[in-house]
Amino acid sequence: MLIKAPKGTRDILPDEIHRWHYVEDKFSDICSRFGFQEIRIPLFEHTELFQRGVGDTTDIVQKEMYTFNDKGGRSITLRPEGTAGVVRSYIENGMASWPQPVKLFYNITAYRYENVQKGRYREFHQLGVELFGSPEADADVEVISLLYLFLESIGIRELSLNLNSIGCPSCRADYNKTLKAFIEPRLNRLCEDCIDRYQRNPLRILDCKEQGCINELKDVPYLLDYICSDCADHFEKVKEKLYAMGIPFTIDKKIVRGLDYYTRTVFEFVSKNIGSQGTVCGGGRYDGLIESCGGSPTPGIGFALGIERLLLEMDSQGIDVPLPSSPDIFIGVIGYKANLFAENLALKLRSDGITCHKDIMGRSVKAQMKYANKLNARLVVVIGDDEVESGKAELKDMSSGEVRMINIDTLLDRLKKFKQVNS
RNA sequence: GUGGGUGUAGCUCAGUUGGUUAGAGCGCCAGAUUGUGGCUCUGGAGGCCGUGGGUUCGACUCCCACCAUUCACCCCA
Repeated sequence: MLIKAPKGTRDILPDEIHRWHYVEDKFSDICSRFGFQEIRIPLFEHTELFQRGVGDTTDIVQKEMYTFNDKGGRSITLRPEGTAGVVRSYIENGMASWPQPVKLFYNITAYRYENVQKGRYREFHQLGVELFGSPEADADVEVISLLYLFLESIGIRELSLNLNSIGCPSCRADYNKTLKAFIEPRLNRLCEDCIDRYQRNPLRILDCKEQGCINELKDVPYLLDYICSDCADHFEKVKEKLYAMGIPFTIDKKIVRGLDYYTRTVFEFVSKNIGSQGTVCGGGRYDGLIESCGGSPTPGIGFALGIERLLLEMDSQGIDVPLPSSPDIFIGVIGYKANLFAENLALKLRSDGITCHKDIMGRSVKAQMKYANKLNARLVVVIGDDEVESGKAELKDMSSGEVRMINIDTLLDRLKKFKQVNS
């Protein structure tokens, strides 16, 4: 085989697709219960959207985007995340004049040019929600509780919700000064990356993993301790409400999030079991984003959840997903005339909602039975000339091996009853 | 972009100090008296031993490069 799937992409094969459907269906179901509606957005957008939306200083924009010029000379980029596209759609479709708040969810692929490792691919899948129009802590709580209920409903345990507030632009500007003043005397002892961050985005120095930097920053002032009273109030409310709802969380003052658009509440669901890429879900408030993308000032909050990572976590917790149901019946065939008859019969059954397989390989009866067994068919009927002639056939229950003679006319009714009893 | 591990059948892996037609299990296909599965047995298909170069009389085996894959750094879902 010469052509393989590109690095960082992979096929989701039939034997695991039910796990994906399970997660996606649950998510869509929970979102609907919260009054969120699905939106589908383009796979690619104008590059500028992500530059402005995600932020010029982020790694995503600086080195991870799949960007190309189309034949009309436009710079196009494969979406590296979902929020920017949804925000663009919000503005472009005038959702500001819809009944507020606007609550959307999505199920998308996203693309980032990074080196692959466990839980990280170049094409990956995200489930996410965005809630526009409400600056209230209630909105934060609604989004977080949606996430919580979703994870709970698929059986996730022991996943910790980490919470932080990174304030608004004004308190962040103040804090940046404090932070820089603290770091400046230690700057030459920090790693190269941090020295670079010091200029571009000093906040990010906080989550540096270098042991040397961690030591130097032991007594660093945290943004959470410096946010303005409005932001602090807001955060207090969020915590209070989560507490009152019995949703467990821990405060992690180091969460800063790698995307520029976040303000105030930021949160992550992190796992220790799935390798070093443990962030299963990340999100937060982005009150300045719509405006910076050209809309009128509108608060927003959302999260994105990596499906691959969620599935890894489900594996590690031993959560099993219901298997897809087996075929109701396999129709075996002997001879040309019987085959025609069986094809008609199969079509009739299928049009009535029966899951039906029929031999299309021209195999021996024995081989057909083996195949029916591998398919895990629940019932088998074999049609030959005798059966066409008499209108009667043997119906075999594959789990018990029991056989009974039936009129073929009654097959549909029997199958319907059998399904009711056995489902 | 950087560092480590690994590349032999569809999958999981053996392969002796370099030596003739490269193996196993699972899976796939066919058969075990003529129209009935699971167990068992028999047979079959399927490998440029990741690619290219080098050392050697001789390379799956040793050396180099490249590619792929995987884990990790960075960053993120």
